[in-house]
This record gives sequence, structure tokens and C-alpha cells, in this order.
Amino acid sequence: MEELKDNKEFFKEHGIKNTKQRNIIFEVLKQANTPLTAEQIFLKVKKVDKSISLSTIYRVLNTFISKEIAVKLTIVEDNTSMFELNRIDHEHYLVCMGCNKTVDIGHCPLGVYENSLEETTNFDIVGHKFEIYGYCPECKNKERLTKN
Amino acid sequence: MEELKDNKEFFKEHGIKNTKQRNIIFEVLKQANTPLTAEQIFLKVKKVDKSISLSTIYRVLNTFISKEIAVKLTIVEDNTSMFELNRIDHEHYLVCMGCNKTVDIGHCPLGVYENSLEETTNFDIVGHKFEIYGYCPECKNKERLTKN
DNA sequence: GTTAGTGCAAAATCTTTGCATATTT
DNA sequence: AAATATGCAAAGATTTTGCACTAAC
Repeated sequence: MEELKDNKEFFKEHGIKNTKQRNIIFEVLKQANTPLTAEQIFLKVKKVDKSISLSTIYRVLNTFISKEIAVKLTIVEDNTSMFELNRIDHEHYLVCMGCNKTVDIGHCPLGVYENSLEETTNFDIVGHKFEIYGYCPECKNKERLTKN
Repeated sequence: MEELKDNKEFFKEHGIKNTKQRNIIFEVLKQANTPLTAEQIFLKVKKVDKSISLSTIYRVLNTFISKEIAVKLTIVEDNTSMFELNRIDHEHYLVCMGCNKTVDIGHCPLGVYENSLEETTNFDIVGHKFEIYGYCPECKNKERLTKN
């Protein structure tokens, strides 16, 4: 359980207690390579801890966000938030509006832009959201058929 | 009422009926220079049409979105959607997490990027969301005080 | 006259919160 | 022991929907 020891240290650095629930949620987020909804996280966590509640998921995620461990973003087309770890060297996503498939679009090109914006606006910039949406090759055809 | 005649034509082009409610909502969106929440739109529209219902606001906005007349975006930190007209030559926003103030960040630099992405991914790209968030000069200081 | 849109109230969804209990430090 | 975190159930908030009625074409 080497990873738990690391997490313990990690949580300590962020000034929050090291609980079983936070560990599981953190591991789920680490292993995910796309953003997840609270519900998806809930289901994954439940496999390990049957008795966890959805409100704990939300509370832990909000704690992670306030400590800048995680970030929240919103996929277009419905109103549910998605969560992922706040990776410094992060990616962005191209989201299919047909099937919700997400595709990484490579290294984030916005760091430099943010720096120049901080200078011109005097804002203290914390982060950004950038998502591109459309239809994937498979859904493109379906879309075309239903539209005509 | 020259503008109503224009709107009538505009709605016809998009294959939707020209109703009083749609006209008012469209005018509200035209006059807004920042994205608005459904509730904000509701309140503005109510000044002109006291009997409009919030569900009509949502239905009209969803119609506008499906016809690509408007776009929906989500400001970080809460879960309410915001709406604005789908301007081809659009802007993006820098949002203050302290006071929700928004600042335009100039002409959108992402059109070219989308084109190259369409080629590499074979997606049919419909649009994107891009928001940068942080703390404005005024809230920066407040933030610093409450954190220590 | 037909089709599409609206208002209302009710439902559905997503998220937060109060409170008692449990866990962490 | 004190401070935080959790589970549960209940409440809040936002958005959608069924249905009868109305307006637009």
C-alpha cells in the first residue's frame, strides 16, 4: 500500500485529513484518463467502498477543488459537471455531442496566453476551461441522416 | 418596429415561428454584452412581458441553441448555465471568481486551431467553450486577506 | 385548420446542507 | 479530547416535461 502512504503525505501537505473515502476518490481520479461525472465517480468508488454516499463524493470533490487538487468542467449539452485532477501539464478535450466520446487534443497551448493576460488585465489567473465540441466520424453520419 | 420585421425574417430563415416571446428574448440577448443566466433573461423579459414563464425561457433558449442562434456556456464555480448569441466573430471571457465580473479577452484565436483539428480528428466541429478564471485586481486583495 | 409554441404545475436532475455519528489527528 | 469528515435524509436549485390552451402559419 505504498500509494496510500504517498496520499497521506499529499493530503497533509494540502492541510486536509487522510480519510479512506478521499483516498479512494483520489485513486479513481488518478486512474481516469478523462473527466468523470460525480455519478461515475460514485459508481467506481462504490466498488471499493459499498457504503459511501453521494454527498461525500460531492463534498470531497469540493474540498479537492478548493485545495486545487482537482478541477471542475462542464461538457456541453447537458448540465452535469465533470471532475478531473488538476494536472499542471494538462490536456483538453474534443467532445462528441452525439455519443459523448472525448478525445485528447494534445498539450495545452494556453499557458503563455495566460501569462500575457495576467499582465494586461492585472487578474490573478487561476485556471481555464477549454473544450471543443462537435460530432465524431461515426456520429457525423448518423446526424446527417436524422437531419434530412 | 423595424427590428421586429428583421427578426421575423431571421426566424423564418431558421425554420421557426415568429413569436412575441422569441422576439423579446432575442432582443434581450442582442442587447446583452455578456452571457446571461436563464434567470437573468427571465427577469429582463418579464419587464416587457409580465406573463412569460421560465419554462418558455428555457424552451426558447434550447430552440435557439439547436438552431445555432445562441450558445450555452458555464461559468466556473457554480452550476448555472449562461447563454449568449452565437456570434461568428465572438469573444471569450475572463471571469472573476470573487465577484463574477467578466472581462472580454479580445477576438477569439481558436478558429484556425479548429480547422486543423477537424483535419486531424475527422470530427465535425460545431463550436468550443473557452473561459479563463481567476481573481480581479479588487478581489485579489480580499482573497489574500481571507486566506491568511 | 394544422402545426408549433406557451403557461402552468409537477417532475426530474443535480448538488448542497443539517444533524447525529464516526474517524482522524 | 478536539477538530473534521461522513452518511443519511431532506431541502435547494436548475432544468425539463405533460397537458390544456393559444397563437402563428
